Amino acid sequence: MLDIKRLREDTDTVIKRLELRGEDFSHLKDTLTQDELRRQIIQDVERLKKERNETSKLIGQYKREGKDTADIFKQIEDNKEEISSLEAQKNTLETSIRDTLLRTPNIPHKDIPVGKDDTQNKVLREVGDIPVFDFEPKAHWDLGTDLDILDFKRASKVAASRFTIYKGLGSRLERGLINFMLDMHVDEHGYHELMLPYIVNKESMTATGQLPKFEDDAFKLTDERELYLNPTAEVPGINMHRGEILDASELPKRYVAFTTAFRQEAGSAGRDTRGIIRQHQFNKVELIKFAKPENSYDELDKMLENSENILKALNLPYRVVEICSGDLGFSMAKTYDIEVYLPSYGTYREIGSISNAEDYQARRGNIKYRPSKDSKPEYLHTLNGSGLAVGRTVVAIMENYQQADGSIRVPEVLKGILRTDIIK
RNA sequence: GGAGGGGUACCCAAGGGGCUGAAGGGGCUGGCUUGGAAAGCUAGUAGUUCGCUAAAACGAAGCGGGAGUUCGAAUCUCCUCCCCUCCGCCA
Repeated sequence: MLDIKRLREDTDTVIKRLELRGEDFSHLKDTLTQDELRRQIIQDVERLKKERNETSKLIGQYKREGKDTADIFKQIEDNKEEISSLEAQKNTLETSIRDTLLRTPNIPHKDIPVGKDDTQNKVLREVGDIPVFDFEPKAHWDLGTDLDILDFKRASKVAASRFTIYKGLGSRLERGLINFMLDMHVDEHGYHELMLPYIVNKESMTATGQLPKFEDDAFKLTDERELYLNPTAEVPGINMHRGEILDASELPKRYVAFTTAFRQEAGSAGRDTRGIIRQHQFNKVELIKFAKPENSYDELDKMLENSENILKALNLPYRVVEICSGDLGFSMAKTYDIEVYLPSYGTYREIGSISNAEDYQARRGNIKYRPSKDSKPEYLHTLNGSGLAVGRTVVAIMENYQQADGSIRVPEVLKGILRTDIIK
C-alpha cells in the first residue's frame, strides 16, 4: 500500500512516478484533501473523548461519595452526539481513503526503464543457443498429442477449456521438473521448502495485491467465507508472516514452494488458446523472500540468478528482460522476466518473473522486522519469483529437444528422474 | 455434523460495569549481596497504531475481530474467527 505520509509530503513526485505506469493518478490529490479533513476530525474527536473520559470518571467518584450527578450527565449528553457524528464522518473518510490506496499500485523503482507497454521492456542478456532444426519443428500441442503425453480433448470434457491432462512420460516430466527445481533451490540456493494451502482468504489476497482490483482474475469459492483458489504461491507464502514482527537475525527469509496455481485468465480470451502456455491450472515452483530494505535489491539479483540456474541446468535458451514502467505488475517496484525461447512461437515467452515489492505488500499485510533489539519495528521488503513455471518449462523442453521423428530427448539432468533419455 | 471449554501484555494467569491500561507468577533489564556465581532481596518492564510535534511531552485507540447497550465496557448483548477436549464421519 502506498504510504499516505509519503504522498502527503512528496505529492508531486509520487504522482509523477506512479504515472510512469501510464495511468492518471491526479485523483490522489482529492485523497489528500480527505486525509486532511480526517486528521482534523481526529483531533476534534480526541478532544471530546478526553472530556468525556474525565467527566465519566467523576461520575464514578461522585457515586462512591454519594454526591449528586445530575449536572454532569447533562454535560455529557451533547458531547455524546457530537462524538458519534464525527466518528461516522471519520469512518466514511477512512474507508474511502483506504479503498483508494488499496487500488493504487506500487511506485515504480526510479531506475527502471520508462515505457508504455511490453514492447518497451529492456532485454538485458540472451543466454544459450537458439536451436536450429533441419526439419520443420512441431509445436508442443502437436508433439504432445502425437506422443500421447498431453490430452486436451479429454481435459475439457472433464473440466473446461484451458485444462490439460498429462499422461505417461508427460506427467512424469512435469513431476520430475518439480522435484528437480525444488531440490536445486533447497540444496544449492539455500531456500527452505514449504507446502502451502491452495485456498486463501480475502485478507491474504488483499495484502499481496490481488484484491480489490483484480478479483476477476481469481477463482472465488462460492463459500460465505470469501475464499479463493491460490493464484500463485506468492499469496500464501507472503501472507504466512502477515501481522508479524520478524527478528532482524531471521532475515533474509528464503522460502521455496511448489503450488498449483489457478487463474481465470479473464481478458485473455483468444490468446494462447492452443497448448499449455495459458491454463486455468498450472504448476509453479515459487521463490519467496523477506528481506531488510537495505539489501533487498541484492536479494533480488540473487533470486534472478537462482531462477536462471534452472534454465542453465536444463540447457534451454532464454533471455532476461527488465520490465518497463508501463508493463510493471501492480504490487511491484521492479521486475525481471525470464523468457525462454519457443520454436513454435519463433520467439521468447515468459517462463518466470522475479520481483521486488519493496514495502508495498509489507505495508498492506503489516509485516515488519525489528532492525535491532531496542529499535521500533519497520516494514521489511518482500520479494517473489518463479523458479520456474513448470508447465511452460515442459513446453520449452518438448519444443527445443524435439527430433525429426517426433520424439523428445530428455535433458541430461532429468534422465535419472525420468529413468529414460528419450520420450517417444 | 453434535456436545462442551478457551482466546487478557514476551510467556503463564487473575479479573465478570467506574478505585484496572489491567492483580500475581515466570522471563528479561538494572541494583543490593558475593572472591565470583547460584540462591535470596529489590527496582524497572505495553509493545503497537493513530493524532500533535523538529523531537519529546501530551492525547486517543487498544484484553482474538466486528457491531451494540451504557455517562462509562476486558467485564453485559449479538455476530464472527481461531484453538482445545469428547462423540460422529472420513483420506
